[in-house]
Amino acid sequence: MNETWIQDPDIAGQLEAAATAQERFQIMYTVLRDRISMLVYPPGMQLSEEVLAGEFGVSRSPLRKALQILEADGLVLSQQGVGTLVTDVDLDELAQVYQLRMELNELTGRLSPSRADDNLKALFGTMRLRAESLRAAPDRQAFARLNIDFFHSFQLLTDNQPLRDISEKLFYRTCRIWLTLIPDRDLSTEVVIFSDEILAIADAVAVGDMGAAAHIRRAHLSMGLKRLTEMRKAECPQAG
Amino acid sequence: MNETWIQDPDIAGQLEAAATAQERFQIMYTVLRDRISMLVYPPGMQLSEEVLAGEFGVSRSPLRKALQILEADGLVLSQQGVGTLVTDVDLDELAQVYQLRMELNELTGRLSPSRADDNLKALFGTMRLRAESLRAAPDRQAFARLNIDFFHSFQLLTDNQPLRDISEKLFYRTCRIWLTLIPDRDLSTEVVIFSDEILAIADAVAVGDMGAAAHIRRAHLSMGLKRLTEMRKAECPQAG
DNA sequence: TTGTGATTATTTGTATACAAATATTTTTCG
DNA sequence: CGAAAAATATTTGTATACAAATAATCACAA
Repeated sequence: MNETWIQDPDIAGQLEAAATAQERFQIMYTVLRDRISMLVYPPGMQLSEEVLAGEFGVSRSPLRKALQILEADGLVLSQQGVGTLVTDVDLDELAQVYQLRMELNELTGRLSPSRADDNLKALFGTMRLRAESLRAAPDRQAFARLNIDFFHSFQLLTDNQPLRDISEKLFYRTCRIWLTLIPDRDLSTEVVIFSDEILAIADAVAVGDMGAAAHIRRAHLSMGLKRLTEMRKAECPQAG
Repeated sequence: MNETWIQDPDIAGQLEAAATAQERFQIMYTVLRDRISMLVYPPGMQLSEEVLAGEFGVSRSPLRKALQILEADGLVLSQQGVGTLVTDVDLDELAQVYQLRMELNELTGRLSPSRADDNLKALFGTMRLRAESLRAAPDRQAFARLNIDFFHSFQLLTDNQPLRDISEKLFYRTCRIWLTLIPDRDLSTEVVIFSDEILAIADAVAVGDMGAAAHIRRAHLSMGLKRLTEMRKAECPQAG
């Protein structure tokens, strides 16, 4: 687990600097969720409370709160005497989540769409640059990172807070499936598809058409699910 | 807090009988959520960890897990040195949640609708009877209880589990608003409206038309939000 | 009387020791 | 040697003491 210290040099320092318990919780929760999503902790991996508490410079008590919320999110599963294991994403769950996300994304364009102010347009401009950069040099980690960051940008297209909260839970529940399933030989193909999606949505946001952005996103989610299903079949043909 | 012991004579016994930690958590979480929803713990009330742990016959540690999940659900708010307070439902949040629930209920009829088997029809038959019974003798507690139970019955109309999970979180986030806002003089009116909704939806389920059931539900949610908004205005006219 | 500062009490947050459950290893017996 | 059983180790769950933050109280002076 030493690599993670190198990637994130000083979580313990951040935690010490945090003023309130809520801030400390937020840091630990976010860091752990990010590591799970980026496959630093791949599905099936055991997360030791003692080791994590040691790395974060806290006792097991506050760390356990973060793990318990992650368990409620469906990202880990704790069992007495066994351990806390990162969950796997099965195909049925994936399909149901994606079906729901498709519908929710349509709502993003319809329910309380946010105004396309300059900040928002600038943000999507940055996304566009990152997409082009990734396209020029495909990379698994950068792909996953952009996937997460673009999701959060997209979230800003609605002002309906419950919708944002729910969309976020659903997104993190399955987003690591891409890193899990994409074979190296298909990476550049997927990067091209994804960057095209970002460019198209950035165009829609640039002209202030949130509904169009949402429909583009929905279409890509639909096609993405289809491709993921194919990848899964290719990986273990017996699973039907 | 002695009244609650009388209502639920032996939570401690149930907890002792539970085999696993997960079962114990589920019991505590469900009991607390139900008490908040039924206004046994009204908004603003302080929940003492020590008192609750004493009532449940456990230490603060496992109790805190239940409270922490309830905090993630938005039903309570814990603050060091202050206490754990039951949250209030404000009007903006209510409107956003209801908007979202309206759309989700439409999905209930469209996404993986469940088959109308005999068990389901029997369940909605029971709901019909309870609605008629409530109509004959309007009562606040019975109204709130039927509201909760009917919600759970309605959940069975879809097989999409993530949709169920999300709908449940949203429902419990605001359902106590009815008990909070309905003045006694309007109770019988609301009971009639609600029982009409149940009868109509039960009819739709009886003929196996889940889509129709969902649309009826959606329409009633929309009208319900409108009435709640009026009640709120009537209660504190200055709030605009 | 009133306001202000100090003190005390109350409550959640954290650390830690121990219990309970499971997994692993070792032993024992056929 | 193999299998079953016992012992050991590991890990999360629980209880509890203490720390930190806030609220409430009290004393005292203007």
